[in-house]
Amino acid sequence: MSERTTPVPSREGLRPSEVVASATPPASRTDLKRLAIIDAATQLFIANGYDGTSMDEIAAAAQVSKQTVYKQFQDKPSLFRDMVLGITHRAEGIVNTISDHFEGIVRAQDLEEGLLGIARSYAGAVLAPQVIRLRRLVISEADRFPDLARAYYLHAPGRGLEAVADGLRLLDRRGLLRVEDPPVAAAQFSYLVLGALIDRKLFDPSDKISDNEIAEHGQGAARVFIAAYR
Amino acid sequence: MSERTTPVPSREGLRPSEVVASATPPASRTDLKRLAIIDAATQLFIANGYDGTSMDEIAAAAQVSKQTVYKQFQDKPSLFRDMVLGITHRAEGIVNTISDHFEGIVRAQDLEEGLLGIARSYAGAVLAPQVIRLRRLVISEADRFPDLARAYYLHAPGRGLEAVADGLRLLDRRGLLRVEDPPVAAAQFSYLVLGALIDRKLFDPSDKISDNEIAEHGQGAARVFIAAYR
Amino acid sequence: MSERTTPVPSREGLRPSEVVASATPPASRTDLKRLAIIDAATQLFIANGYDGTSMDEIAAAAQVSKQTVYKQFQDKPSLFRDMVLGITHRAEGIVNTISDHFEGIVRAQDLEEGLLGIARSYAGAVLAPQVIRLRRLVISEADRFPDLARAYYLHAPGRGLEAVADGLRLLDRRGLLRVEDPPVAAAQFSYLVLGALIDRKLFDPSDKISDNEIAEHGQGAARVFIAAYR
Amino acid sequence: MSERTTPVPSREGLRPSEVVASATPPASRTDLKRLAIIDAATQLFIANGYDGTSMDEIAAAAQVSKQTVYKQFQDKPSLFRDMVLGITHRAEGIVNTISDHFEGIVRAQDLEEGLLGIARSYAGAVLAPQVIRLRRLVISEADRFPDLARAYYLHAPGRGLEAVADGLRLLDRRGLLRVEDPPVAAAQFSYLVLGALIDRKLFDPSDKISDNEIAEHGQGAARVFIAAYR
DNA sequence: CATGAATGAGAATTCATTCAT
DNA sequence: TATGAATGAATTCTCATTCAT
Repeated sequence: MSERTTPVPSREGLRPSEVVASATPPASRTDLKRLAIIDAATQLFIANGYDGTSMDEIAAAAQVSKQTVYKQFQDKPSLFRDMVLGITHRAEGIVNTISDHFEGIVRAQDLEEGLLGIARSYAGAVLAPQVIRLRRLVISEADRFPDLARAYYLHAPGRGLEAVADGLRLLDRRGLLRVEDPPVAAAQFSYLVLGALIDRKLFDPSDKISDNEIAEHGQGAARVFIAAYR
Repeated sequence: MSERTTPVPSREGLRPSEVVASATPPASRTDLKRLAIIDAATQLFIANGYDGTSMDEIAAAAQVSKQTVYKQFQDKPSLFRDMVLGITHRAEGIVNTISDHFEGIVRAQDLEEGLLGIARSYAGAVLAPQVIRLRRLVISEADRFPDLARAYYLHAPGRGLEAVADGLRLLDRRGLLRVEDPPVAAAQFSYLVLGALIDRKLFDPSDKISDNEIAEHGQGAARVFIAAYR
Repeated sequence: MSERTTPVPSREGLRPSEVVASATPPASRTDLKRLAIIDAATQLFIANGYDGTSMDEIAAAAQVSKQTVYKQFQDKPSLFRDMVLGITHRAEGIVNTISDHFEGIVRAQDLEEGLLGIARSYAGAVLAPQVIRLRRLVISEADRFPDLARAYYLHAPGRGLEAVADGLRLLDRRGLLRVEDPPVAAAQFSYLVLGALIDRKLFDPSDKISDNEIAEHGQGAARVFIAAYR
Repeated sequence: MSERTTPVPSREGLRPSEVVASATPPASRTDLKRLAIIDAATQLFIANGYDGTSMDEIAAAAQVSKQTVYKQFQDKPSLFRDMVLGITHRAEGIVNTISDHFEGIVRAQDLEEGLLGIARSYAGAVLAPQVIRLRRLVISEADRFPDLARAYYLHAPGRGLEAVADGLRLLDRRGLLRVEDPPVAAAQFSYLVLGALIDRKLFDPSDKISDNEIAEHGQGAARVFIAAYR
């Protein structure tokens, strides 16, 4: 087995600002305030939900006056939207990780071990507390913000599924698996690995899922999947 | 193929009161009011969420004074809890349907067709609009009502998983499949069938999933599952 | 000259509630509160304008909780609308007075004196402080409440003009005047009498117009009108 | 009939700045900003009323910082006052037009036609949308700015009445009419022509008054007036 | 001198819950 | 026992005006 068979996701905690900040070299005073607001909003919305978070709290947490919040963001829905989309658009970390994994499989030719590695990274990224909370938040507000929920679904779970489908296509081409419909197979693999665990954490915020459990789930999923797709 | 290979789920719409009413033989005036309140609360909470529903609205919808609501239920959380638990405890419909299905498999000896039938019934029950809305509601309030979310998880998805596990145990005993760890296999089967679809409806309330799609998902799931468990 | 040549308008001060109250014999507690709110709203809106009056002030002035206000009236615009329409629909006082006057003219056969009497009553009614303030209020909010302004225009100035037109028709039939187009002539007479005075009071709330001035205006108007219409 | 019997009013749209600008020969940068502010304030106040216009909006519309606004004008009332008075002092257009008309009558010796021409010009000027809106605005704020309302009344309607009175005096001297009290007769003529129409537009901003209607009103007014004053 | 932020308050509206009647 | 009113606070948003930079 070569090195780099199990790369780790680059970031999971979703500390929001730094990334954006690093993308705007000058970072004027106004921009800094904007970031502080988005930061505060991120933490509060994710922790307390949409209705559970007041604009007053956000302004206080950002150490900014309420007026400044309203100058930067038209209203509460806008702020919420901007915050969710901001995070969502940076959810590409796992995608690269997954791609790397599949390339590792091709190099190392160890299918079961490789799929298990993918399962581990995948689960680690998706089950991270903040990520689950964000998922729950977006689901909670799917009625009020349907566009947002759709955008999130496409960018976050969607991109992951695409990455897996791409990987399976690769394995199919290399003769390691026989996958006729990669998107379908990708969904099967993903939910085999994650379905039960996501649900558990969605319903029970305090449920700590051990690495061991993740590994077992991954192993089971990998075996089933390999059995089905040679 | 014998009759009763594809039994239908007995109820999906979750019309709340009648069931409870049938459980209380006398049904005094007070009880009727209580039912009316629970009924109204069910519809409103599921439609508009916890914060989106006011006690005023519930009282009005139940054609009852607010004081009556507060006489029957200590406060808003209590009412919410009672309502969710009330529905949850009656989610057994699918369980019986699933059991029937597995017995049908044993009789008909047609594994793929049988598992497909289970997938259909299962999906029909779980993806019913009201059921998905309830799931979203419970997930949304998992932070505020952790006990409730746990109870729901155990009674609704949990009972379904148990029923599948029992069924798989039966198939294993009859030699139709080789299932070493029925609970794990049940989860794998369930999320293979439902995972992607639940997520889609969770994120997009307007997403109408056709019977065709359900059938395809079920077929794929059945094949993968059979391949893995012989 | 007979008696009853110069009847006085029955009411000008527009004390709002009593009238309505007298129309609702039972007057439940709720109704009384509603009246108190309308009363307070009438005075405050007329005194301070729409934006200048807060719902808090209205509730306080009505000795009622804010909730009660919002239970009786959907929102501030509704309350404003109800109050204006309520007053408007009771502006019929002048109409009867004017009709009586015209009948008096027919009986007394003194045209100039009769028209002067009409002018006096008319001016007295229209220039009453509260009436002018209401007119100013409705004009001020004509952009925000166009329907209301139209309704007011039709019911208040409109009904007055109709009454005058009817009276002129009568005089024409009796051969006292030759009026081919009564509505046009009515408008001419009305604005001859009132135009300048209304404008003065509209622009200068403190302008006290003496009975003498009104009489002079009326006399001038009557003479011009008689000269034009024989 | 000679030329110049029906001169047109020189300006109705009240495009604010240019005029003022032309009155300040140097036009420093500061002056230009002041003009931009007055311009913006004029449009916004007239469109949205006093309370409906915020200093923020004015600064934004004038492309100036809020501090600049406050450097040029003490506060919102001051700005409002300056703006209204600025416009008011330039309302002389109609005055000259009216004078010209009366001179035309003397030349052409056609009284009815001449008075009709005056009525047309007069109505055209006074009923112009912006003029009516300004009138409504000033009336609306008569309680808050009584001095302003008085000043406006003296300069705008007042100057018009004076011009008419002067004209009638001229006609009296030339023996075309017998007018004993020119101010009174001027008011009678003016409100005969304009009263009903102003009221209509005051109450219904959307009411479009056709040239035809204006002409009819003018004709009726001219006939009544001539009949009364020979 | 001019920009963005801050202040401090006030508006409309809604809510859960508790008194009186 | 049940109804309408009251309470008292919270929330979103806006405003006029004034500091700092």
